[in-house]
Amino acid sequence: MDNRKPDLTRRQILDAAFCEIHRCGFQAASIANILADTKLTKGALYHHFPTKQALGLAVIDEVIGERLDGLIFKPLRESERPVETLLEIIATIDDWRPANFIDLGCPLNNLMQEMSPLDEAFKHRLNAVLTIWKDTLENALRRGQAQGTVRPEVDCKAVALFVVSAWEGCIGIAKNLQSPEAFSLCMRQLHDYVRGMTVPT
Amino acid sequence: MDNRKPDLTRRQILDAAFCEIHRCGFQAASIANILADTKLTKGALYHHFPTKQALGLAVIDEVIGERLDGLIFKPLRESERPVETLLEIIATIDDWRPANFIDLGCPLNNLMQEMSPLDEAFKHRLNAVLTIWKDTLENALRRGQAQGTVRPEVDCKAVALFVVSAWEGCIGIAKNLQSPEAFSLCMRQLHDYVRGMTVPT
DNA sequence: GACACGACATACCGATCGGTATGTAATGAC
DNA sequence: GTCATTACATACCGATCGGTATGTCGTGTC
Repeated sequence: MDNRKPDLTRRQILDAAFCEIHRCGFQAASIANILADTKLTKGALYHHFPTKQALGLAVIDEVIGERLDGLIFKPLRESERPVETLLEIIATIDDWRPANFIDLGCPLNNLMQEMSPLDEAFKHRLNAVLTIWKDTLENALRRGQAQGTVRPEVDCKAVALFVVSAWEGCIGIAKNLQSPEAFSLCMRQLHDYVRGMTVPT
Repeated sequence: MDNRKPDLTRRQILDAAFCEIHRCGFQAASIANILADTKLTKGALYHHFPTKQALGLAVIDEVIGERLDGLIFKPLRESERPVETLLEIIATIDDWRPANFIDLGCPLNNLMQEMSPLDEAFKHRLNAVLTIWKDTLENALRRGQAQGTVRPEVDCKAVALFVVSAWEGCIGIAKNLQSPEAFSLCMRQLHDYVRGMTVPT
C-alpha cells in the first residue's frame, strides 16, 4: 500500500462494480465479487462509497452516463449535420459497440429493467440518462427539420422516443437470441425507419 | 389441511412466484416471499418444484408463455386477416394490457434481460417464447403478402424481428419513465411503422 | 518529530438465503 | 383396517450477504 492513489482506488472500484453489475445485475452483484477483481478490500470500498446503493448510483452517472455521452450524445450535439450523424452512428454500430454488448446487453437498459420499479433513486438517475438520450435525438431531428433534411410533418418528440425504445429493444432481443446477426438485421430496420423520416434526396 | 388439492396448491405457488419474480426479478425473488402470499410452506413448494430454478422455468412456460399465447400469438394464428389483427392488437393495447404493465414492465422482457446471460436453461425457455412471437408475426406478414395487404418487397423476417424488439423496447422505456402517455405515444409509432408495411388502401 | 486526518485492511456481526431432513397426516389400493 | 405413497409442515443447516468496528499506516501540516 505504498503511494496511495485514492482517485485510482475509487476508479478501480467503480470499474469493477460496473463489470459485475453488467454481468449479473445490481441486486445479484456482490461486494465480495466486485472486490475480487481489484485486490482491494471492503475498507477501501466503504471509505469511498457509503453503501452498495451509492456505488450503483455512481456507476450510472460516472460510468454508464459518461460512456453513452461519448459514444452517442456528444457526437450528435456537436454535429453540424445531426441526422446524418445519427444515421451514421446506427449504420456503424457494429464497429464501435463494446465487445460484450450482445452477450450482456446494454448496461443502461439492464439497470432500467431491473431497478426502476424497486429503487426511486436508481429510477431517477436512469431517467436522467434516458431523458438526455431522448432529448438529444429529438433535438437532432428538429435541427434536421430546420436544415430541410427531416420531413416537416414528422413529430420529432414521438419519433425520438420510438427510436430510443426500438434501439434498446434491438439490443435486448439480440441479447436473448445471442445473435450478432439478429442485432445487425434489427438495427438495419431502425436505420431504415430513421431514414424514412428524412426528405428523399 | 383437509381436502388436499395438489393441482391447486401447485397453481398457487406458480402464481405467487410469477408475481414475486415480476416485482423484483428472479434472482432477488425469495422463496420465503413467494410463500408469504400463499399460506403454504417450503415443504409444499419443494414437493412440487425441486429447485428455485425449476420454479422459475415453470413460470416462463406455464404462466408467461401461456399469457402471451392467449393475448397475442393465438389471435394472430387464428385470424383470417392477420395483419389487420396485428394492427388492432397494437392499437388497443391500452385496453387489454395488465394493469401493472407500466410499473413492472413485460415479464418476458424482464426475465430475458436478467437471466439470459446467466442461466442457459432460462435462456433456452425464454428463447422458445420469443421465437414463437417472432415467427407468429413473420407468418402474419407473409400471409398478409399472400392476401395483398402487405407490400411484396417487405422483408417479413426482418420486420417481424424489429416489431418484437420495438414492442419490448416501448414497454421497457415506458417502465422507466413510469409514463402511460409515453407508452401510448411509442406504441402509436409502432402502429404507424407496421401500417407503413401495408399496401395503401 | 508530533499530530490529525485520510486511506485503506481485517475480523466480526446479525440477517437472510436456498435447500435438507424429519415428521405428520391425507389418500388410495388392497 | 393395513400399508405405501403423496402432499404437505416444521425445524434445522451451512453459506453468503451488506455492513460495522477496530486497527494500521501513509500523508500533510505545523
